[in-house]
Amino acid sequence: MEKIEKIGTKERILDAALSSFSTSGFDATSLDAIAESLDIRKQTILYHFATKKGLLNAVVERAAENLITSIEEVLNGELKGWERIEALARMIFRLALREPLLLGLLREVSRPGSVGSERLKTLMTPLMDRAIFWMQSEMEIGRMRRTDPRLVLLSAYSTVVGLATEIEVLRTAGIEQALRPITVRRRELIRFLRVSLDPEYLQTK
Amino acid sequence: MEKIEKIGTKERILDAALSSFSTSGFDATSLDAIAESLDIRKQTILYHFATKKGLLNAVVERAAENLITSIEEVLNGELKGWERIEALARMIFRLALREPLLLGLLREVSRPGSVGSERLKTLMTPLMDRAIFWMQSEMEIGRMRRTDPRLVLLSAYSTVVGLATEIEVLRTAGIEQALRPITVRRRELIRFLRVSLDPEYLQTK
DNA sequence: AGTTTAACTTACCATATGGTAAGTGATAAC
DNA sequence: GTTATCACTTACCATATGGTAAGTTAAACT
Repeated sequence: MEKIEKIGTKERILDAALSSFSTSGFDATSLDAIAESLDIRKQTILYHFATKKGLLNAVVERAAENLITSIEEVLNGELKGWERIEALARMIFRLALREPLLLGLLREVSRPGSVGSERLKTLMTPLMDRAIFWMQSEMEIGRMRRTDPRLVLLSAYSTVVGLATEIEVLRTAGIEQALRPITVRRRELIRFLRVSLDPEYLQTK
Repeated sequence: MEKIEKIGTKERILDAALSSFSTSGFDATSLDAIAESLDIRKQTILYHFATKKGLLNAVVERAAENLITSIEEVLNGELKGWERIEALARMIFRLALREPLLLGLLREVSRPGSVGSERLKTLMTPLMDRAIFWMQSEMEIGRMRRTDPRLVLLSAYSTVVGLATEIEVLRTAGIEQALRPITVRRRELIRFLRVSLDPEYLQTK
């Protein structure tokens, strides 16, 4: 029989860790600090997660799941060609707004030598490969303008992560974000993507 | 009278620090590690730079100078409108290739709460403002397509930094970078920029 | 020759931090 | 009622690390 778990200590730890890792970084975050913010003792964290690295991996795993689920939702949808791209872009923007921490973690962990980078790579590579493969086949049948899929992905990714970082900065500075500038940027990013990917889209002077 | 300085210990420290900060990050870099890599004692570093944070600031300062000089060269040049943008893009790519560490540092230090972020901001803000101002006035006189300058800058910036990171990864993995993929990406980025900024540029189907 | 100073070193320290070991108390199983 | 187990705590420790203090050595100045 399962014991009735005292409400979500593990989850609370994961939340706090995500928050701190993604804003302050892994190294700059101490277990004691996380514990204190939860009014818990450090050992409780180490009870749930054997090591600090283990905690990071768990955080990354949960975040990646979150991201992957959202992406798959779109990828399994009906939309084709350009429309699918646009749906993806909108989805990511929604995510960046709703959960900037998640994107912040991505940024933290995607550094070459970083502790969690291996884990992230393992989780994300198949998704990336799938996206690239799909884009290439769309290009072959002429439903997408020929270009380097990696650059497009990288560029879009960096833009969004950068944006999420910015949102973070503004939020921690206590500035409540007006929605408009973000909407503007989304529109611009989508235009970027559209111009370079949508063969139907004619650029007017 | 100045003493004849023993050849560039200070410079060597700055070089090593740049390398380690930009690849491993500030927190993950210990003064002892830097010292050992130079066959020097930690105290020598603290003799030249009062604190670790001071060392970082010095590194950032030098890197920013480097960057700013290159940018100003273009900004003071003759080129106008789109051509200036293209020149800037090419310059940044050259820099990213020649000194990926420099861009890596940018990445490390531009995180919101990071130790060096204040210093970086101080150094870069005027440059950014100037760029944005210039772009806006170019837009007013119709020499540049109307768009959000911040997004364009952010997007280009993130792309290049992301690219530099990738170059770093490949290099540390011992893979000597073939030049072609990078050239391809430069071409793509320039097309990106051109499509969204150059009013003369007609997009063919 | 004697003093100063720049450049660097050895010795040492305080603190932070990840982690181990050994409880404690409440609840569930038998 | 006793035992086991889960969730969490107190006590403690080893180590890494930034930094202070006090030399040492060689060149330069007077």
